[in-house]
Amino acid sequence: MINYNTRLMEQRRSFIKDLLVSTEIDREVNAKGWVRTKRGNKQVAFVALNDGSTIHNIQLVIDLTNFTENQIKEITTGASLSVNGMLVKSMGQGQSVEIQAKEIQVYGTADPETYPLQKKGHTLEFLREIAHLRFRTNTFGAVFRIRHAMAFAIHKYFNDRNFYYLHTPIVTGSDAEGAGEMFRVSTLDIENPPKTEDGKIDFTQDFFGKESNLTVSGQLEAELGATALSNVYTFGPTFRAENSNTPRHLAEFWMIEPEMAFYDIHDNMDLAEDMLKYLIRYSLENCIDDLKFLENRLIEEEKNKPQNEKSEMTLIEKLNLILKDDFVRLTYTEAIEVLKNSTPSKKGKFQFPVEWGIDLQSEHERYLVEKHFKKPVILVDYPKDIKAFYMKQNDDGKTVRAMDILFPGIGEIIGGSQREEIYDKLAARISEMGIPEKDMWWYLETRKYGTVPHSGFGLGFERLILFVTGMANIRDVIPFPRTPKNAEF
RNA sequence: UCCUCAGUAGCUCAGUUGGUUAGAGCACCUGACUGUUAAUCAGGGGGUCGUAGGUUCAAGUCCUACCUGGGGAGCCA
Repeated sequence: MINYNTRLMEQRRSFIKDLLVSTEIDREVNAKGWVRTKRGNKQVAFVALNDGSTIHNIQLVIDLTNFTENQIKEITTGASLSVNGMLVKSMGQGQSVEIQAKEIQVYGTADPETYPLQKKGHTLEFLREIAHLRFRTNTFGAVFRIRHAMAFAIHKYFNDRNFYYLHTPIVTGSDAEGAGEMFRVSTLDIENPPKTEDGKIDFTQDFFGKESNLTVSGQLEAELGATALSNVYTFGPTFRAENSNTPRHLAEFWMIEPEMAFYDIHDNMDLAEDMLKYLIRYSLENCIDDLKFLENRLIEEEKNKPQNEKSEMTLIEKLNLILKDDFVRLTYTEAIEVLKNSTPSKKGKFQFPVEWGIDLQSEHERYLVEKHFKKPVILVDYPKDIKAFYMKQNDDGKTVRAMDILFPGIGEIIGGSQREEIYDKLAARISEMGIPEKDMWWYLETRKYGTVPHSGFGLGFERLILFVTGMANIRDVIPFPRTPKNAEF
């Protein structure tokens, strides 16, 4: 039973973030958190305590004469505790304030023989195998605080601009999104599924009465919302059953998909560029301690690399550069010309030759962004044959109003388009591409009744976090990555 | 899915042309030290060499398959 009187008497818990910048010193405080390190001698012990509120630790100074040997023994790396003590100006170097401990309650010990986190650095690959504990490291603390800040900033950005957050379904009965392989959702007995007369699986007996899958995109449903609410956005999990094994792909990832009525492709690009800059500026203004930590981490990591593999800029310089200039905007056709006239193309250095009509390979995108323009690039007006059915057809009959935003080191961070709003053109494209019209009747009806020009795009949330944090592998910017052959935790 | 590299102590790695009892640093434990900053110093414990086969008098080392991880490619956000 909880003793409420005692609880009221307790010193109120302060977050370490606030204690470290507190100007009110020489007062009793309480802090709770997890021990990062302990050091010291027979007389005094120093404990670095972290509670996740900041990358920084607060130092507890423990006069050993005031505590029993057993109490001190329990305080090891990883242990959780509550401390009451005086917040004082630090006598040592390296921190301005510290807590002179009076009372310590250890909530949970962490056996040093088996606790996997050490004081010294671990590889990211190792930490991925202990994803349940990696939050307790400086790096992942920083990454997930930034991830939160970016999610919050996205909602703020849209809310401040008259966008409505629309919850599009996670289970979909439509197979027409065409954005990749899907995960089936079913309650049928997989050992012994019901069959139709011609021997196929009888999905009419399944939970939803039809084949259903996890969503690969909320876009089509977002378009329905935009044709009444004007501006909407989705922000939710997205699932692709592709066998992709790269540092840039996940089977379960988060995507932001704004959809805007009365926006043409240029309005769309303006919004996308403004939003990316807003988010990066937000991170610089709100997460600078974490960014500085990650920046130093990268500098340390690169010390062992040969000169030609070192980055020209630090993380924060890289983020500031994005804010400085307009993104380069050029058409696919112009990009093909740039690539054809490039040195690697003339010397036959590209593995895939450049020709109008090809889908740009990552070597081409990297050349444009990292070598030629050295800043983010927005490509527009792609050949219609390499893009999705719903994209607005240009008058030339060859291209569609698609746009991709390419970022240095990341590749495609945003893909979007103006949508085809003319019923006949859209219907023609649907049948040309062999998409069953019976699945698309609801989508087509928005073009039948009160159709409007509209646009939207998809922003890969984890790719944004990769860029902002400077992390190299997408599995390190989502708490529990879902990838082929891995659904641990 | 394809190409490529790797898997040896809790972690990061070394281990020679196949050859005696498989090493180091860090971590951990014990001890020393009156304010440390990834504290320092001395000592100690700790191994199914990814798994399964094979070659050989002898395999951490060579061969085959598989598993796991990294990098690159494709698919895309």
